[in-house]
Amino acid sequence: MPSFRPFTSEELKFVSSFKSGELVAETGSSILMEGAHSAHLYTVLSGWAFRYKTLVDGRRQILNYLLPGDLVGLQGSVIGEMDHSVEALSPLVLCVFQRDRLDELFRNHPGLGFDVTWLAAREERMLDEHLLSLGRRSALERAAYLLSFLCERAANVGMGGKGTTSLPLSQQHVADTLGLSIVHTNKTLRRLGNMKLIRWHDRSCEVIDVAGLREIAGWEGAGERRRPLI
Amino acid sequence: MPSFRPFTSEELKFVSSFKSGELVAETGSSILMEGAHSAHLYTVLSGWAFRYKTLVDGRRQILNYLLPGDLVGLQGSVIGEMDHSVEALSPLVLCVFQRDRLDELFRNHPGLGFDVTWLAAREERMLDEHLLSLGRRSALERAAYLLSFLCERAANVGMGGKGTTSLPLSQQHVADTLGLSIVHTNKTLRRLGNMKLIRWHDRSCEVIDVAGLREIAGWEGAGERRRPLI
DNA sequence: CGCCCTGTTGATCTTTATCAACTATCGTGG
DNA sequence: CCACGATAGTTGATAAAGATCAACAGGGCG
Repeated sequence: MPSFRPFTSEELKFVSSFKSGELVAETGSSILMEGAHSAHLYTVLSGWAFRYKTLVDGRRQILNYLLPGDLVGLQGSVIGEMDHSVEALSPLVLCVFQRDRLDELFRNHPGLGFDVTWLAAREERMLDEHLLSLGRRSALERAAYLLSFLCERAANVGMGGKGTTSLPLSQQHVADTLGLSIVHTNKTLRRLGNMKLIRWHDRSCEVIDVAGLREIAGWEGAGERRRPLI
Repeated sequence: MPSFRPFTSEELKFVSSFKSGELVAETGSSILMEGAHSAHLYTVLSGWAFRYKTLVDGRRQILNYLLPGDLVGLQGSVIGEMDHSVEALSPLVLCVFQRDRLDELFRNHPGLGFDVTWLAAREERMLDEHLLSLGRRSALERAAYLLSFLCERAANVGMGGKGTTSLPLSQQHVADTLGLSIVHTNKTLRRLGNMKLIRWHDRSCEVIDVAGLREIAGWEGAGERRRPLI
């Protein structure tokens, strides 16, 4: 069952009519907030963002990152209410879909409906791996996993540099993803730096040796090649 | 957009033709293994199970629990390979679907296709909350969250007792879900026991005060009422 | 200039892991 | 019948990982 296939002309026609506009957001701006009803459905056209949840006292957990091609707001569109927030990590361009036509998509374009499910299953896999990381990997392993994971994702959408890749993150983002304090995160990243696997610049991480990171993490990569793009 | 609706007679006819049999499993038996290709697609008819991943050195992380009505093996069916394993927590009955007819489901029964996506989005929500738990809650909060979470899920499928609910888990399962050592898990559960919120029996947890657990966890519950059942 | 944000580092405290020893229960084979 | 090992749970002592506190450096920007 191939996950990536060329769109039929019918599908292309529908997809372009399905779009209702574009949304441009600056670094740090909120795209969607937890609890919002009638959330829109988007895809990322360019840029980086992340999804997160917070506890009442302010502790924040980053759940996953959003890169070009990713759906944003599917939970809200399907279930009716967002239970997480989304924020831009870089200048971001989103394609806005008409949420109330999602049932039309399933009705008239089953291939696209399948693609949406495929994307949801893919998100589930990433969350599974993140859970394994938070639950059972050490701080160093977690950091190595996260950075190699983001590197692979960037490479999959053509955002990897030749040789090294730059990730637009602050150490606070890394800490909130790994479930660590910011101080300990700093010391852990420093260790990776001392091993010549990464170099930290202001609000960005240059990954020098992805294979080295993967080895520390004990992670083989998701090995994703082809995927549907809505 | 209602998430639960009566099936049309067409859908009912398809769903029953879609089934290819039942699978009965004993407590502790493996249903699906990581890496399996051409995995089947199932739903749980009765009993409890859990999904998990392991690192090469054996560290195990439980990702989520499976109760009646849950889909099993969707990732494998949609993407083509399982990346986690599934094991029965109690005597378990599964309904086996014909995986190769999944595209037919999307093509001819868009409402059912939407329901599958709805279930995937729901799984995503649960994983989001688990991530928040592992990343940002303390051991006591995590344990309280897990037990109240399982209690709510049991109640949603009519498996809650009147007053108290019994969860068929060992402390090892709890430890592997919370990302804690078994010794620390034991001490943490003991604290919940001393607060009269739970009572631990042999390989099962009796939840006495769900509201108390939720308060400790700082969790309001998923508040799920209606859902599609395939 | 001064302030805020990001990153850095050392000292100390807390949480959680590890180690070890012990109890109770259950099923199996002698 | 008992001895045996295997599985679950319990508890205290100690070690390690990570959190918290505090102080400081550099850059950007009002």
